[in-house]
Amino acid sequence: MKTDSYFCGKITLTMAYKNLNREQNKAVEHTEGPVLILAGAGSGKTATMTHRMAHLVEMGTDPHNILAVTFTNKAANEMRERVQKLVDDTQGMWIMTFHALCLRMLRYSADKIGYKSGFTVYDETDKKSLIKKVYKELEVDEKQYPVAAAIGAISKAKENEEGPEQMLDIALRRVYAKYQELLMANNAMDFDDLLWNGVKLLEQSPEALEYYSNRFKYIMVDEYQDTNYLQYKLIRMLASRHGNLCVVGDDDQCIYQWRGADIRNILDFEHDFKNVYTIRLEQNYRSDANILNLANSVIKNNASRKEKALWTEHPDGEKITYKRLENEKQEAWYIGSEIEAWRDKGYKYSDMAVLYRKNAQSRPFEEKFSFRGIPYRVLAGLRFYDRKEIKDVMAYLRLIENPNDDVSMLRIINEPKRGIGAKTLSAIEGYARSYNYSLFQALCQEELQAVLGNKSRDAIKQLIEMIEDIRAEQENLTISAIYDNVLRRSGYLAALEAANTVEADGRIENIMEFKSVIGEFEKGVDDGSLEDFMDEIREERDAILGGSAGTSEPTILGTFLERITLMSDIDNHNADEDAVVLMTLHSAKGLEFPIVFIPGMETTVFPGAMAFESDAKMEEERRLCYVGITRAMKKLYLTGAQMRTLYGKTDFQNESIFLDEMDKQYLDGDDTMKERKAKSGGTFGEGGYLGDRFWGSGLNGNFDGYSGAPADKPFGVKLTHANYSDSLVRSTAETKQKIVEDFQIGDTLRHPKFGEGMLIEQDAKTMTIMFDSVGQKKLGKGFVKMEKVDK
DNA sequence: CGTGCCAGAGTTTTT
DNA sequence: CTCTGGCACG
Repeated sequence: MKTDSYFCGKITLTMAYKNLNREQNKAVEHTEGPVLILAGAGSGKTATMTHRMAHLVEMGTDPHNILAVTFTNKAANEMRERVQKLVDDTQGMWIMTFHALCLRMLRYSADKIGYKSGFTVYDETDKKSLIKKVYKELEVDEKQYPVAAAIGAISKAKENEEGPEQMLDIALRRVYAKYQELLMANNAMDFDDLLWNGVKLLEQSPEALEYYSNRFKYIMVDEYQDTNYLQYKLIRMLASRHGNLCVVGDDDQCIYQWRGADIRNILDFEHDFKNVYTIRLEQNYRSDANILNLANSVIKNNASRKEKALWTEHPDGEKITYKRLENEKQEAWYIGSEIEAWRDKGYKYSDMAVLYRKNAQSRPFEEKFSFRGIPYRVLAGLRFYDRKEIKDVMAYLRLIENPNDDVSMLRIINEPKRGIGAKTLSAIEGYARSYNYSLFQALCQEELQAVLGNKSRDAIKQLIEMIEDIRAEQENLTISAIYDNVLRRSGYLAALEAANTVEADGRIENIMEFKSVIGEFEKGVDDGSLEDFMDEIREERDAILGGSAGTSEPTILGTFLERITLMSDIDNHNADEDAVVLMTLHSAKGLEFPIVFIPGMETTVFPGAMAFESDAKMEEERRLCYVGITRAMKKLYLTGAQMRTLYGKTDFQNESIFLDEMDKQYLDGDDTMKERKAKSGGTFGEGGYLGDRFWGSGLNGNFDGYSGAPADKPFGVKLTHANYSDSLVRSTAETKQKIVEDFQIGDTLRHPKFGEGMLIEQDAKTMTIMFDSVGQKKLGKGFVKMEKVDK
């Protein structure tokens, strides 16, 4: 048995039950009261949850009374799809993320907590620009108080329901207060506000609490180990009426403590709720035994965890391959060749994934994969929606929905160029501030327009006219029509076309792609599902607000923006596309792949340097390692680089301490440092000559020929010998040059354009190559990147 | 007012 | 290395 991905179409539940094991069945059938499902990695968690939801419906529960909460849109989408395969009627069932849940609850009840409906949600970029604005207004020095630190502190405060007045640092208190003031003035919320305001709504509006707690007879929470205080509180309140709360999680997979996740929520669940029914799912259906055992050997190094024993009936399978390559480029090249080898054996590209610690690691893979013609897809947090041009056109759409959104106005007021520079802008802002107007309101005033120059006045009149016109016509326009209007009347598209650069062309392409996103959304308008959805929203709104004055109609544009704001690239991951997936270990949670590569197995990369700050951080990092390993079904690769160039600096890398912790009987490939040390009987982990200098890395850090490893330095501390960095820079420079020039007659080389060819002649400056595709060519050295093809 | 150049800083992970 | 901010010039 496995997950229900084996099922084709809808089948009867009795049949489906046969595919669940005893424990899973218990979880499905125990529907009343609080239930805790401790589900190990690959234990069929989603199958259990979806069957449970289907079971509820089969037993006569109205789908309308079921709520399932996840952390990512991706998880929500998958869950929805799988439930729909099991039961016909899912209409009205809420399957969404915490943030989407709050957004939905607040959409038309925001005035209960002091907001206006039709508020805007600010993402991280908007947040940053607003904080920068605050800094300017309050004349706070960015160097003294880094913006990132302020953002982090405010976020942390909000997660704990702390307002500005509770901040100890005075500067921070002022920044936070002003930031919040501006958010309110812009009628905007950030991601943290979304959760906090969701909780506030339930606390401050008896009608809302009544409606939702009554409505949701059955609540399920996925990845419960990653809930933070606010999320916990929210769920508690929603479940307060019926008490049928089923949470699913695994303390070993808690990887979001840095974001406020409180592992105690799952560890203390049995104390928080009365008469909890606990089920443990410990049979792993995903990985072959070697992989699972390796994972267990790592995670057992964590002191604070619930003891558990995951087991599998799968065979041992392939051993895990460990490879230590010279640098990150070779690492990417090596993984590329392994990918091709597996592909030759009949695996699809989409069966394979490269999971790294941080997004910055993706570069070399992108380069080498495209060079080799390996189709790949990078799934970074927000890529498409983070692009400048997409944010720009979104800002226009947001302004149409909410003209008082100053952040959006600032974004596009001079985009395309309207001749509104710093001076004009500060005049406008000053005017707006003195009358307490939003920028849009200010711009509409003739008094202000009168003092502006002719050119900027005309431009501004055109801009506000456009916004007002479209707003007035909004009811009769589709989003596509609004979008076309904006692109044309704003001059945005024309400006890009006029630029006529490669970059501008790329932007135009993205703008067109965004149009297809709109088109996709509008399919829901055509088939009526969107109208059903809007009816639901109205019903909800009326139940809470009782049709009171000031209620506004949901708009299609608002609904579209709402959906887009919380969506990221990862959610668009199309499993049908045959491409290798590249993403962070964090994003990979909940996914599985037959073949997994985890590069960067180096201390300071994975675990990252900051993991050494505390045991708690190191344990979280170790859980992340556990999550990564357990993504693999058939084959796992762990790779690392001896030298890594990051942000323009090349450094020697120590092997990941996690490799030390792994049980070597499951590993194959290169020896780990510990093994090498044992074999040599010496104290050097590894070492060698690079240029004219000896270097090495031992258990206590890096050293070169002039100094031994300092015994007092802990892991992760780079040795700073006076000569060390010099020798390093010089040596790597020499190595690089060698790579460019050190081709031999007879070598097969690959040219990015001409493909493969054999080097038949060379002198100091040129190479003559016989290409398979274009025949003989004489090329200057150092102009085009050539790579040697290993035969 | 817009552009282009230079110096300096920053990098974990996500909704 | 790549993005940002500040500054000088056209």
